[in-house]
Amino acid sequence: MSKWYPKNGKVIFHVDMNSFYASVEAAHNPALKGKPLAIAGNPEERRGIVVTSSYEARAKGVKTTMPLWEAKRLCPELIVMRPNFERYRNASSEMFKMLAEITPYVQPVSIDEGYMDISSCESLGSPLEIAKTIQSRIATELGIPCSIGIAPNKFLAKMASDMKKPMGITVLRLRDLSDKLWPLPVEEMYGIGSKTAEKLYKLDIKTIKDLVEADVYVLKRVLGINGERLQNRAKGIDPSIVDPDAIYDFKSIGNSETLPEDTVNDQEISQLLRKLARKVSARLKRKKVVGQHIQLTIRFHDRKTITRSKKLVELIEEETTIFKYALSLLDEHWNGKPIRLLGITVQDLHDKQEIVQQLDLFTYEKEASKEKLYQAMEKLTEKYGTDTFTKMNNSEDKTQPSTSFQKDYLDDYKK
DNA sequence: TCTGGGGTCCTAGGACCC
DNA sequence: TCTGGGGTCCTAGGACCC
Repeated sequence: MSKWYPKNGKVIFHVDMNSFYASVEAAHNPALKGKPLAIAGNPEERRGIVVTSSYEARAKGVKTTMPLWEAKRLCPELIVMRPNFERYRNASSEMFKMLAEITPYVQPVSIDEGYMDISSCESLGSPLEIAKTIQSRIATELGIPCSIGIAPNKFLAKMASDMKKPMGITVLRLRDLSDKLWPLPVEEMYGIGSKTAEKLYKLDIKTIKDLVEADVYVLKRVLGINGERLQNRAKGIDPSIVDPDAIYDFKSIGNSETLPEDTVNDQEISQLLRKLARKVSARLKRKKVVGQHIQLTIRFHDRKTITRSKKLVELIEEETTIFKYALSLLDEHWNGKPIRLLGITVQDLHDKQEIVQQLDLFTYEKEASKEKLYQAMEKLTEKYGTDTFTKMNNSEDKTQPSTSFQKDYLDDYKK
């Protein structure tokens, strides 16, 4: 038993790629190395904001979400590139492959960061040795710097990886908290954004230490259940586990886009809506899921954003269906003011495979209800026209689907 | 004459049911 | 001629993260 691994407790890594998009570009084109580089949206349009920038650019004050014109003002020699997501996805999957060689307990959280539970990796060496190996492999084989946090849980590992960048390795043990974590201002804590920080400051809670010492009832009153959780994390308590399957049960799929200019033009609006419906539909199909809830997002001229959603009686995946529902939400709720952005999100996702199983003939027959029948009728009517509907209405027992009806319905899902 | 696009989780009120 | 309390579902909005 190595002295590096606790008998009770875990060893968790948080691996965080530094300045990821910019690093990938520099690895791909070495001429960019050491230069101030920003990855940004289309500079011709207002989407021109900085997505990521190299450390050289950051040194000049360039920050993420900064409009491009401002970044250029701060750093005139800034090199600007459009994002190349395919390149980033490839680099990301290479990186996660390396992590998976160490342990199957890897949880990707985003394209450029993930957690690992290396509690049972004693045979591979000390945590520090493993971290160094990972870091140098990613640096030499992919040309990308990363920072690694080592701690007894996910929250502390996340905080640790942030403490030394780029190419840092930070160990954060419970006994280190008073020196390394608690002196930090609360707004640097993962999970505390500007709104929460503001509320905490009003309570005179300015550092993480203040948060640890605060009255939990006061925190709960001001922040709800989150108040207690934040305090626990500040104390070094985080029961969440490294879950390699977490990425597979996504809960929504959506696309949104800012228009080139604010508009009230029906043509442009419906064109964008169709484009979004097409994208969402393609992604649903690629992931082999169907959804039962649709949400429309409208951002207005003043950036005020509303969402309007509807739970549906049918499962959706087709572009035309998604478009239809999105358009009806728009018709119902748009006040006619100039629109800046539109978004369509499909929620309440179900695995298509499981739906097919649920619709297994036997189950279907046993559970057939009028409501289900009507849903199915609607679906068929939409697909094949009113003929089907008539056929149904003429059937003897309206609560029981005819055999041919069942077959049509199931075929529809099985294809 | 600023602020993209992809998500997750939580809260809160009203409807509805028992 | 009065009206509790718990639970779930639906919808809208907000906070936060990368």
